[in-house]
Amino acid sequence: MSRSERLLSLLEVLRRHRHPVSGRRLAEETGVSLRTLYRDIASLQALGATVEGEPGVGYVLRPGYLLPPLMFSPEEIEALVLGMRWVADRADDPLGRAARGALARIAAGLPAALRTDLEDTGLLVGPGAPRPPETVDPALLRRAIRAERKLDLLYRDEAGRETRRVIWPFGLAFFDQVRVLLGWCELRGDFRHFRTDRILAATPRDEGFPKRRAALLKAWRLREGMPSTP
Amino acid sequence: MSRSERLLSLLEVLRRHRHPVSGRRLAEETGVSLRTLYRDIASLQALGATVEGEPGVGYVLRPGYLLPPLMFSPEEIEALVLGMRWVADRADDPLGRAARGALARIAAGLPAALRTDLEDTGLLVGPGAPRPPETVDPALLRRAIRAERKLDLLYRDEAGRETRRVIWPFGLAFFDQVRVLLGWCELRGDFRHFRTDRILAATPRDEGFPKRRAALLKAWRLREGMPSTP
DNA sequence: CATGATGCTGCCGGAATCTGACAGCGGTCC
DNA sequence: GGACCGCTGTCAGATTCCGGCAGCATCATG
Repeated sequence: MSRSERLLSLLEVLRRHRHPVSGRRLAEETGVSLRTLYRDIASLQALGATVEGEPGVGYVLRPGYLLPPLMFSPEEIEALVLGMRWVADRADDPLGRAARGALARIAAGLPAALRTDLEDTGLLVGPGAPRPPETVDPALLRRAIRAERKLDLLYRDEAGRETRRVIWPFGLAFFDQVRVLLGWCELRGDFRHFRTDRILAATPRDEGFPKRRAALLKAWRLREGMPSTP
Repeated sequence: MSRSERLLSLLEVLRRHRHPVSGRRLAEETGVSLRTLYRDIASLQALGATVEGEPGVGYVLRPGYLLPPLMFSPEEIEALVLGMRWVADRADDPLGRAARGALARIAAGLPAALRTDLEDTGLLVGPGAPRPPETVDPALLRRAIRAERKLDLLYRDEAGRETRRVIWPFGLAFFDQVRVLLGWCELRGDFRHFRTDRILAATPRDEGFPKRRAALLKAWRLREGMPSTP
């Protein structure tokens, strides 16, 4: 591996990590000593990369890239196609259409050889188990989450009891058989989750929630002891 | 100017020229001798850049090395993130890493507002049911499919009987709890599918199959009465 | 607050790579 | 056919790179 290849590889590694990554880890991934890694970082910085390092924390690549990203690898194409096929099969229709649209956009930008890879991918999504019917349109829920709008919910729990409540919806979790809306519940003053097949009605308010969705998600994750998303 | 800086500069010069440009011209623009310019071109090619040179004509950078700018709608971003999260969670590690890599590439090319959307998406993938352990590495199976290589399989069926067979693997189907390898079986002279958790061993041959993977997939789909993939 | 983890920089000797000049071969275009 | 062009090998000298070592500073955590 030439030095230039290594620098390029280092840039790609940095792009992939979402959290600070230690110099030692980067040195292992690029196959050099820690001292050389420091030099490589300095070289990337000299090339204009916005790499920042903090003692005790690690390195992070900030926006402001010196080079457009390199083209997808064949395996990355496979991951994209498989993922979009799953979304098209398992999510609501508008989201499924968006998945197809995204894939078409990607295909349009590919060189011929990779476009063939994309069209011919041998990774398929098999049919899932039947899912309980939903009254409320998942697209409406997704829009409320994205826009950070409070929702008026009519919910029927496991025992058949119906309740009305106002929630701050911050996430929609896809399980194999059900979808679950995650929210902060004003009625209970706590985090709650709601199976979408048990939501009888959902009306978005014009009113936004007083906390950012990302912060709620983070707090919920901490509360639930869940790892960070990739 | 370091060599890396010069290579980057050369790549930018190539991107800027719409018509073939001579080595002499490029040498002047980068401040090196013609011999060194030839070496620099070779280095860029070693880095994967699609630079082509013709005697009497000059050099041209073909599309396919760098990812072109891709613009997605917010819903398309959600579809991409959800799909990549699912792949990262449900596929084998190398494919999961590729999903993360693909998403990082897409993120790298987005304007700040859409990048924020991508990082903050409220669509999550919940944990799946436990899956029976697999002896054979799915990545090996994916590679054989992609490369259209015959596989020697040792398979144990539902009743516990072991058989050896040579197959032409053309697909890998992801169900909620199992993965299924699709192939044409030389032993049975017909299409067969194999649960990956029942594959005891799989050895790729150097030998390719006599039919294209895409054609086999199409025929299998017709046979199974399945709709075409998006 | 102490400690471990981390980033950072300089120095050194030896190894590796790079450079320009020169030589020579073959292809394209007008 | 001639001008222009890409391409490759060789060489001596110049330049850069590498890992190990030393030492300093900062951050996060128990």
